[in-house]
Amino acid sequence: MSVRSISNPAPEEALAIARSSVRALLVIIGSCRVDYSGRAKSILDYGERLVLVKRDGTVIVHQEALREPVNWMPPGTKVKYEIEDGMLALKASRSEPLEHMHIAFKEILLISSHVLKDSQSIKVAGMENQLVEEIARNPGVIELGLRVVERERPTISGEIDIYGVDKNGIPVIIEVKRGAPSINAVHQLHAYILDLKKHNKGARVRGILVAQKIPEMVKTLLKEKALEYKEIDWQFDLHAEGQRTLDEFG
Amino acid sequence: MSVRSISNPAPEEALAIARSSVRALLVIIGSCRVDYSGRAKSILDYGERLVLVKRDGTVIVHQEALREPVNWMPPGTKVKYEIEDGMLALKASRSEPLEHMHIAFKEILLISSHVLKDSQSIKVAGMENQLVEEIARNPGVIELGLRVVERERPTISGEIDIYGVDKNGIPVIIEVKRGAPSINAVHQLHAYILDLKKHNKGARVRGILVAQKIPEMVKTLLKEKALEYKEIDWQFDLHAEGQRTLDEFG
DNA sequence: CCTTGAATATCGGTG
DNA sequence: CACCGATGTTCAAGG
Repeated sequence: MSVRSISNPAPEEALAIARSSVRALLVIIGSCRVDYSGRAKSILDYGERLVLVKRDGTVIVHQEALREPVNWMPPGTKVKYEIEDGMLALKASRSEPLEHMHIAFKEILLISSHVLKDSQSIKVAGMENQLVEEIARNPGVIELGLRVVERERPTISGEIDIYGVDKNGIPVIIEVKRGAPSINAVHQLHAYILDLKKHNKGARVRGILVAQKIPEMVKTLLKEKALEYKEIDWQFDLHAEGQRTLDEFG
Repeated sequence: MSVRSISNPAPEEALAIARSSVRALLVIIGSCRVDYSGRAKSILDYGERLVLVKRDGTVIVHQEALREPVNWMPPGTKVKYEIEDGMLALKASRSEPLEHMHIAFKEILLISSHVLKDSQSIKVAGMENQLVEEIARNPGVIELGLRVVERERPTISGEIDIYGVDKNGIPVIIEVKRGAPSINAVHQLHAYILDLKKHNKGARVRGILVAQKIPEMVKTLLKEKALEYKEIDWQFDLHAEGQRTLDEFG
């Protein structure tokens, strides 16, 4: 049976549905206690929550607020169901790393199993990678005469988003951040510069931090390290260029 | 009414339940299309998914696999329901940043609303903060003769996990990472060192990166920057010390 | 309000 | 499999 829902089931009824929920999405709403042990260790005493078990073994426990689950097990987890002390118990475990989760349901308000028919995958526009591509296609948005030489150029200190040459032939390293960069982004950029300078025996190398909006503190640190920045409003790219990209998906 | 579930409801029935689901958890399973626009832009064409609306305005859309929702709106979102083209439509919006989500339900398999009674909050042990405390209690796990002077010491570049002095009186900065640190952690540690050196007029300062396992590339960069590292297996602390911590919660 | 950094982060891409 | 970096990261803590 591909769909089955029961309100206020007896533990044995719930067990039957849970065990027959293969390659399906199982939803249980009820009062439960959750114990987790593995990368960390946690205890969540009895209270009413929503528990999801996905067909890939993912287990997710949600409380009544926040986007993040209060407890979970990642994809690839093995899930079993049993009756313990007259209660439905969910036992989830996984190796590498070794971790276990145990959920005991004191009361079940709803249990429901569904085989989901879904062949679609999401299409997203406006992520950093696309912004880097946009700059590579049109370096003029950063600076007149800029030529992009390489993307994701590896160095000992990490990958350089964009490596290019300005109109005077001076190397330019560009670090792109989608949102508001923190001081760390400056350290990152600075490390790239130092690497390249060491490699090029101290030749001049420019560094530009590109982001939508750069906090004042970050600008100060950039100036201190003789680095540059360029604020770009991606709004246009998201709605115009990004729009076109989304249309292409369709 | 605090609990209400209907399988295969008509759009108007679903609308009634959705609109009356105040300060409750609303669960909708069905074929839907999701459009998002805000920090990025996304399209997810029709397919069967689970949609959660929490009492704090959080909206979560789950497909049949993975721990992460395919689409979502954060806490504080305003959610409205309407009938559009004979379909139930969920409209979610939020300002700062401005973003919108639109979900159209072509078919609804299950709709269910629950007011969750949950007064418990989770207790977790084994996180970085506790690892730092463990080192502070027992600095010998890092190095013989090490004395911990300060924790979470602020600098212009951020907070130092542990500031101490070694057996020769030389200042030691310790950066603790729970898992496998990336090159970024080295940049962070290096920045702290530079700050302290500038403050102390170039006096010698040691930097130690402490983690469970340090990747080879990270070790290379550490060596290049004349920084040190110490690998520690937390397993013991997690299962013995962490156990005690959890018992204290109870 | 902003900034900072952890997270049981998760996840995809690359070598 | 290890490693790296983005995420519409989310979230809590501190100034």
